[in-house]
Amino acid sequence: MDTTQLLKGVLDLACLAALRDEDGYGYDILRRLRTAGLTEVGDASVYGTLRRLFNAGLLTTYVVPSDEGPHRKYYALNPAGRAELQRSGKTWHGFASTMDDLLRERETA
Amino acid sequence: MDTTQLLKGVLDLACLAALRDEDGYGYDILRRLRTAGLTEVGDASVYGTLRRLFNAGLLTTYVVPSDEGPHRKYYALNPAGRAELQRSGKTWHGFASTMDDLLRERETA
DNA sequence: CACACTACTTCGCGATACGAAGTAGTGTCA
DNA sequence: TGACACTACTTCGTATCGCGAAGTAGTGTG
Repeated sequence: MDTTQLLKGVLDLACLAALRDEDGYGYDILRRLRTAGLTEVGDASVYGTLRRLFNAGLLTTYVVPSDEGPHRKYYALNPAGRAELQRSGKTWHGFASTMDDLLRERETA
Repeated sequence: MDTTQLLKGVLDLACLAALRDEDGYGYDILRRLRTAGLTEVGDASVYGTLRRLFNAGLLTTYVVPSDEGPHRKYYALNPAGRAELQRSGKTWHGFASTMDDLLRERETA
C-alpha cells in the first residue's frame, strides 16, 4: 500500500529531498537531515535508506576518495528518483493536510 | 524514541483525534478515519491501535449492546489521553513543518 | 599511542500496519 | 429455509522499517 509506505517511510522522502539540489554522501545527508530538524535520525537508518533507494533504482552512486578521511559514496537522484520525489511529495502533502484536518478542532462541524 | 513513534505511529494520533469530540467504537472510528481521508486504513490496524491505546492507559472503554448488530465496544479519551493527544499533536506539527521545509524548494539558500 | 572525527557496513531487535481468516449478530431477498 | 451482506470484533502470521550496537577503516590531534 502507498499509505503504509507513508505511515513509516518518511525517511525515504526526506533523503530524496535532501538530494534534490545537490549530490551527497551518506554522512553528509545525515548531517543535512539533522540540521533540517530531524535531529534524532540514526546513522544506520540513513545509510540503509540510501541503499534501499538505490536498489529501487531511484539513485545513482559513485565513490569519491577523500583527502581528509575515508572514501565517500556519493548518491545522486536520477530521473526516476526525481519523479518519485515529486510523486511522494504530493502524497505527503495530502496526507499531512488530512492529518491537520483531523487534528483541527471540529467545532464547525 | 519519540521520532520513531512519529515516523510510523501516526495512527495513534489519528485515533486519539477521532475520539476528541465524541466517544466511539472501533468500527465507527474506522469509518471516521476513512471519511476524513485515511481511505486505506485497515480495520485490524484500527482495532489494534485502540487496544494499544487502551493498554497504555489513554482510553477508557465500555460495551454497549446494539439492537442492530453485535455489541459495540466504545472507547473514550481519559485525561491522560487528552494530554497525549495534545502532546503528540504538537510533535506532529513540528515534524510536519520540518518535512515541509525539507520539501520546499531550497532556492533561497 | 590513545583518542576523536569521518565514513560506511552488518546484525539483530522491537514496533507496527496489514491481509486473511474466523466468530458472531442482524437484516434482506428469494 | 438458506444464501448473502453488513456490522463488529479478534487472532495470527508476515513484511517493513528505524534503531542501537558493534565493527572496520582512514585521517588528524594531543
